[in-house]
Amino acid sequence: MSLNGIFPIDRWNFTTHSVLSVLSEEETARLTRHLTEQHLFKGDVIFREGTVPSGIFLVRSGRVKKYKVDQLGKEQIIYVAGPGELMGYHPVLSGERYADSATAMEDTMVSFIPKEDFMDVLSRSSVFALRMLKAMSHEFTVLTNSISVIAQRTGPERLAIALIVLREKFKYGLSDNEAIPINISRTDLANMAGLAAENVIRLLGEFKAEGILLTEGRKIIIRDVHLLVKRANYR
Amino acid sequence: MSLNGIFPIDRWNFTTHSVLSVLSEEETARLTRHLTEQHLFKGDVIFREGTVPSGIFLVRSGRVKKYKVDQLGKEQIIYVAGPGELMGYHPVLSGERYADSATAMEDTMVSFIPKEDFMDVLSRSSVFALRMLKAMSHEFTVLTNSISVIAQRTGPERLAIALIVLREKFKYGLSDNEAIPINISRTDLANMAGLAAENVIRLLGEFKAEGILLTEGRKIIIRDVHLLVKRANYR
DNA sequence: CCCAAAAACTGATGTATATCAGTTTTGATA
DNA sequence: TATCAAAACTGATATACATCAGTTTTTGGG
Repeated sequence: MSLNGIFPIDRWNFTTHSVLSVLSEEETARLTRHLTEQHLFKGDVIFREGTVPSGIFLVRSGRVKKYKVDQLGKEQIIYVAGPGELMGYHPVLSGERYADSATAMEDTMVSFIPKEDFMDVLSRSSVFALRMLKAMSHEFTVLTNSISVIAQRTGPERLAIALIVLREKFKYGLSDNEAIPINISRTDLANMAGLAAENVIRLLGEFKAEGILLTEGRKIIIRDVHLLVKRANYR
Repeated sequence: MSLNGIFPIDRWNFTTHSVLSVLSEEETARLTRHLTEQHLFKGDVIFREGTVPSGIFLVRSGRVKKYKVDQLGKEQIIYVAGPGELMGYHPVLSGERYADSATAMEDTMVSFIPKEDFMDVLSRSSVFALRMLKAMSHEFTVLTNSISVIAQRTGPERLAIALIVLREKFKYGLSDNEAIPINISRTDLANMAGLAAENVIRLLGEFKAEGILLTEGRKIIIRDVHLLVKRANYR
């Protein structure tokens, strides 16, 4: 069963995970010349919509939400980034301001690379530029899928899809047969699925009754991925 | 009043409009070596979701809708491309299949460039690659905005925003003080705003009564852009 | 210029999901 | 380990928008 192309799930070989692997030692040295590490606590803002970028971020550990805030202060989560993913390079490349904000969903480590070093290596290595184009094109597929999910799926389907995506994001570092605890607030889940938090809670109750998942306090553990995919109405 | 960043409107200097201008004469020759022209009639499909791309398209004249179809056959229009815009290069760059379909909304001329020539010039010219990265990054801003529009705005707001975007797309080739007739079916408009066609019709009636627009048969002409922007709830 | 088919339009009704107003549970902190 | 504020949860009600079942208008081919 291939979920790729249907659900906005990333595969290693397409994403920003592996973009840095095409660099030579010299190029890597150039890129990481002024690299700094940052430890972020849950809720810390990494960048904010409308501000000017000064560099790019590489997630080392933890999970980061990317979102836009509407007039009433409600967040729409656009993407969840995990370990190995590059963040915040779009506005550096286009010379625009951040189109969205990024906040740590849990304790998180990120590396910061000044935009000058990023652009320097990018203009020296056409292999790196092509690799970035590939990664961005794949991200496009993911975003395009997100649009059709938000516009065309029902509430329960969107929640099921959000849980499938989150399960992948929280898989990192766990052995294959280990349970994957999805550690997310009901509000964040609601802002990801485009639902009211109250309805997310009601639907999680239904999913639990159907044997799809179980909850341990705020943590969600998927018991039956097949049933969940069915709930997402995937054919 | 700057709509950019709020509404998914393209500006010439960011989009694929001008990407080809960075090429040298020799590079342009390489790119257009096997270029072919195609005349398309209203309703003709240019590429279809799930198929393998063999090249990229440059819109010469007309308007093209990019959309995804759900299980019930309903279209969600993701983007409308006009003259000067490059199309269908994402799956060429990522090595994936088309994530969406493209259909001519009116009589349209497109140029086709085989993927081999596109990739050849891309790997030879790092300036071109950087220019493509810039254009794609901007497209990202546009798509990100689309997501928040679809998820966070009300029906009337989404319709107003769709009309603002369409007005820009249909501006091409007209003098500044000329009226811009938006030639689009109510169904396409509904699929763009994520509404039922019946409600689009009702809302267009309201907008007409408010003096925002007038209709000539199927054509829509915006009378007061300021009122329309207000209806879109832009501060 | 006519004609049939498609698109535009209208009003009545249905429903998914938000909102509101609470109570209960959880987990961080002291 | 006791505390309490925040988060999770529950039920009642409201509403935006879709759906359905028509009628009228438009449009493009013959």
